[in-house]
Order: sequence, then structure tokens, then C-alpha cells
Amino acid sequence: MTSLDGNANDMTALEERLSFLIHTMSTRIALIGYRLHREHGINHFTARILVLLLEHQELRISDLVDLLVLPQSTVSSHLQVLQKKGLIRRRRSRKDSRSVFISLSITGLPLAQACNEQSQRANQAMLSDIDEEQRSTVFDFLRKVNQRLAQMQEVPGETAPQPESTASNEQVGASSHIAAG
Amino acid sequence: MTSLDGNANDMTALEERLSFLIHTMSTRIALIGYRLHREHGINHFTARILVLLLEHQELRISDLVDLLVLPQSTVSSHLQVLQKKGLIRRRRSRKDSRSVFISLSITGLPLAQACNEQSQRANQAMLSDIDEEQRSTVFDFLRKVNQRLAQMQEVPGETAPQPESTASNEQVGASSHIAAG
DNA sequence: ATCATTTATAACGAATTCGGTCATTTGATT
DNA sequence: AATCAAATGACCGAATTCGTTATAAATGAT
Repeated sequence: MTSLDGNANDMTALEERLSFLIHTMSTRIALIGYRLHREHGINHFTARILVLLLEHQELRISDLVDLLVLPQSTVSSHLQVLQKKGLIRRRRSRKDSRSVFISLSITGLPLAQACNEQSQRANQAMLSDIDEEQRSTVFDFLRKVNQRLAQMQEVPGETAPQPESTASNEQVGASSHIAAG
Repeated sequence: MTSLDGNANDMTALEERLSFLIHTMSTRIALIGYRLHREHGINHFTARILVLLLEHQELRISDLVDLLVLPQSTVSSHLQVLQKKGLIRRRRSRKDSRSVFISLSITGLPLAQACNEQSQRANQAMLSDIDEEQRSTVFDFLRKVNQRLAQMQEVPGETAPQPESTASNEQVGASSHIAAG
């Protein structure tokens, strides 16, 4: 299982690739979170929304879409669930009546706090026994990679989001290589 | 958006937590991979299966379940799709006729190789300009956290996978703190 | 032998996800 | 003001996901 037979086009084995590691971790976090949130009758994703609302007070739906990196339709259905449970409120913006602002309801607040505390503890459990130096190295790295991913995502054929810079068109291939991890 | 208003129970802001970062990265990787795999008529997950088969030649379904951290039912349905497309073969084990071994078909092999190359390039794109030292620090860290998550996952109420140790039943709370990231 | 257990996979069905579409509001340009 | 484009989010339906149940073979115990 752990041994790889080494006939693939060599390079790094899939199980050692960053994309694979990240996926595995993400799945495990979601799994563990899922079980815990069931107690509250919500799921991992809606819990995340609650915590974000706890931090930001008010968020537009499009803000949530950006933060969660989920399709707008998915966020929308999560919000429907949350509203049915009376955990959030909606308010149309007066400035721009296209926007809807979401905030925690009085009922939602304590639940959001509970979710936040669980999340905090989870974070601590994962990071315990990791010395500060290593930790900051890792976080710098993750943030950097994350930014790169965001760029690759935006315009599939472009590497950088800069408007100008005419000479760097050759880099196009660099980002379209992302894949299966 | 980036600023947090700081009224939450402080500690680390959600957007700075490991679980959140990991989720964001994972989603982005899947998104980018998705577009590429569409060309081949497959998706991110089935592509992963193909690459795993490329590395291991033969895998039981339960092996895939472990490697992918997906429910058996999900893996099963992915395999059905792959088989309909003629990309994989199944073979009942002679030793243990309960098991079914999955391997790439002659048609599946080149596609698996293509997926693997894309994945390799993606990995390189993410890791370029990262010096070796930082890289190994990060990977050590990720592997360590991943192991911890695997432990937390297995027995929800236990922290460590040790069989004995009768006195540690009080620790139940320790791992049930994982959550919403 | 027979029955219970374990291991391994399939299959169903409810819930979730997400691409696509539509309606509304704004802003810009003519 | 009329038109066109962009922003925002609601909604629908098809596809996917996954918890659960069923099936089946090997293993073990009585």
C-alpha cells in the first residue's frame, strides 16, 4: 500500500504530491467536522458560514462566495437552510439594492460561537507541538501557494492578474498544467 | 474583506486557520483540475483513481477507499463510470474471491499517463521558487498533521490509536474538539 | 455441518452540489 | 431616456455524494 512500484512516469508519487496531501487533509477535516456539527443539526459548510458571520458581522452573498470558494448556487442553498432554521437574517443594501447582506440572528449567535470554539480547538489540536518557527514557515508557504492557485484559477490561460505587461504572454502554459491531485 | 472586525472570541481569525487554508487550497486545486479533466470526459476524482492505478498496477476497491478517503459507495460509483468507458478492468482475486482487483485497461493507460503528467506539472507549478529546505519543512509538517487527523478520525472519542491504556478514558473530549474550518 | 463474524462490494435513495438560467438593479454610453 | 453591459442573487434540474442496507464469500466457533 505504501510502497509504490515505481513504474509510473516516476517523479513524485501521487501520494507524495502536494495536491494529494492537501486533498486528504481537507477530506479528513471535513469528515471530523461533519460528525461534530451534526450535534447542532448543521453541517461543516454552514458552520463555516456562521463563523465567518461571527467575524464580519455582515457579509454579502458574493463575499461568502469568495471566502468559501464555493459556487454561488451552493452558498445560496446553504443560506436557505440557515434561514429556515432562523439562524441568520437578510437585509437588502440601501446603497445597492442588488446586494443582500447576511448577518447572524439572535438565535444564530450562540451557535456561531460554539462552532467557532470547536474550530479553534481543532486548529490547536492540529498545531500542538509544532514550534513557532516551523509554523510560520508553513503558513507562509501555504499562503503563497494559495495565492498562486487563486491566480491560476481566475483566468485559466493567464498566470498573473496584472492588467498590463505585454511581454509576459509566453507564460500562458504555466498555469494550464494544474491537475488531478 | 481582509480586515476582521475583531469582535469574535479572538484567537486566530477563521481565514488564518489551518483548516480554512487547507479547504481553500483543496477547492482551488479541484476547480482547476476540473476544467482540464473535462477535456478527457472525466472528473477530478476519477482522474485521481487513474493515476493511482498507474502507480500501483492493481488495487482493491478497499485500497482505493483508504487512499482517497472517500466513502466506499462513492468510489464504487466512480469505478462504474470508468468501467463503462472501458478505462479499467476488474479481476476477482483467486486467493480471496471476496476482493476485486482494479487495473488500467489498454485504453485507460494513456489517459492515466496524461492525467499523471498534468498532475505533475500542477505540482511543479505550485512548488516552483520554493527552496528545498522550506519545502521539506512544509511536507514534514503536512504529513504530521495528516497523521493526526487520521487518528482523530478513526475513533472519534480516542486521541491515540494505542490498543491498551485503560486509564485514558477521560481524554474523550480531547479529540472531539475538531471542527469547522 | 451450521451459524455467527468478518471482509468486501454492490445498490438504493435521500440529501447535496453546482452549472445554467433568469430577474432585478446599477452604471456607462450614446 | 434608451440601450447595453455588469453585478447580484434566486432558482431549477441534472448529476453527484454518501449513509445505509443488502449480498456474498471466507473464516471461525460450536
